[in-house]
Amino acid sequence: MPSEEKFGCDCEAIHEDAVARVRADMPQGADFHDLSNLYKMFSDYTRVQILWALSREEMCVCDLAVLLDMSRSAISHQLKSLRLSNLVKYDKRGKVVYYSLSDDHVRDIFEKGFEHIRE
Amino acid sequence: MPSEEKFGCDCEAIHEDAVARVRADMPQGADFHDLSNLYKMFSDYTRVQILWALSREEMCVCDLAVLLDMSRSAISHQLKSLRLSNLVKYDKRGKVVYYSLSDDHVRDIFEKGFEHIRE
DNA sequence: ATAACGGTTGAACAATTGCTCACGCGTTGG
DNA sequence: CCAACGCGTGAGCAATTGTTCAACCGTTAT
Repeated sequence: MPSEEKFGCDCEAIHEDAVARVRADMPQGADFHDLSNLYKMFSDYTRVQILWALSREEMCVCDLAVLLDMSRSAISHQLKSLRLSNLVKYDKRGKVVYYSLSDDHVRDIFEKGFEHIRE
Repeated sequence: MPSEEKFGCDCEAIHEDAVARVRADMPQGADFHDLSNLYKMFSDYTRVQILWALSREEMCVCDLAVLLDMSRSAISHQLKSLRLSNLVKYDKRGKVVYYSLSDDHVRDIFEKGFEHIRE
């Protein structure tokens, strides 16, 4: 049998040429994985507020908890995600841990996002 | 009773001034809601690939199913989300429904995202 | 030393998500 | 008319997510 491919899909392409062109320029799967993980950090109401706040001032967990009217634990859990995604960095000074953005890309991403939602 | 506030948080702000400054400039809650919903569309591996593909060529459900090696149903479900978020538009021609991006903001957002993941 | 405080952590739980499956709808071609 | 096809949809289900709760760890002050 010449062509025994396995199809996760349940049909054939209607425009093979278009599919071929797009596939040729398609980034690696790993890139899409990284990209979706990046935007996942912006996809939650709490996290996006944390990121925005940190784009204005460095803040500790308590400050963020008061600002967003949430528990320290909830904030801390979210900050851990943001830390693992390398979006925020922390600086422990005494008892207090100061969080801030780890680079300026976050501000750019906010800008594009706000541009879009106010058509 | 003069100050009877309800605290969802379980502590007091360590830097009241910083919290006050950030709160003063803070966008509406609805804006953060819209923003997180926008980025939620980019936060899934499948959807982000669909959006990228549509940023290159208009495509129908079958094309996307073949390109991403997924079922037509799965693609159709995700396209519905993207449609409800006004990120893609569709054009029915005969039996075939052609999907494309509804505006150019999506391309800008991709650009910023890729900038970030390749440090 | 001991207590208070800022912060982290893991388990548990409800809510949400993304897919499959089966079916139904509209259009087209025989 | 009727079968095939492209597509949409709802129910169901497993996996993931975001929060609470109850601990615990380090640092500081008494």
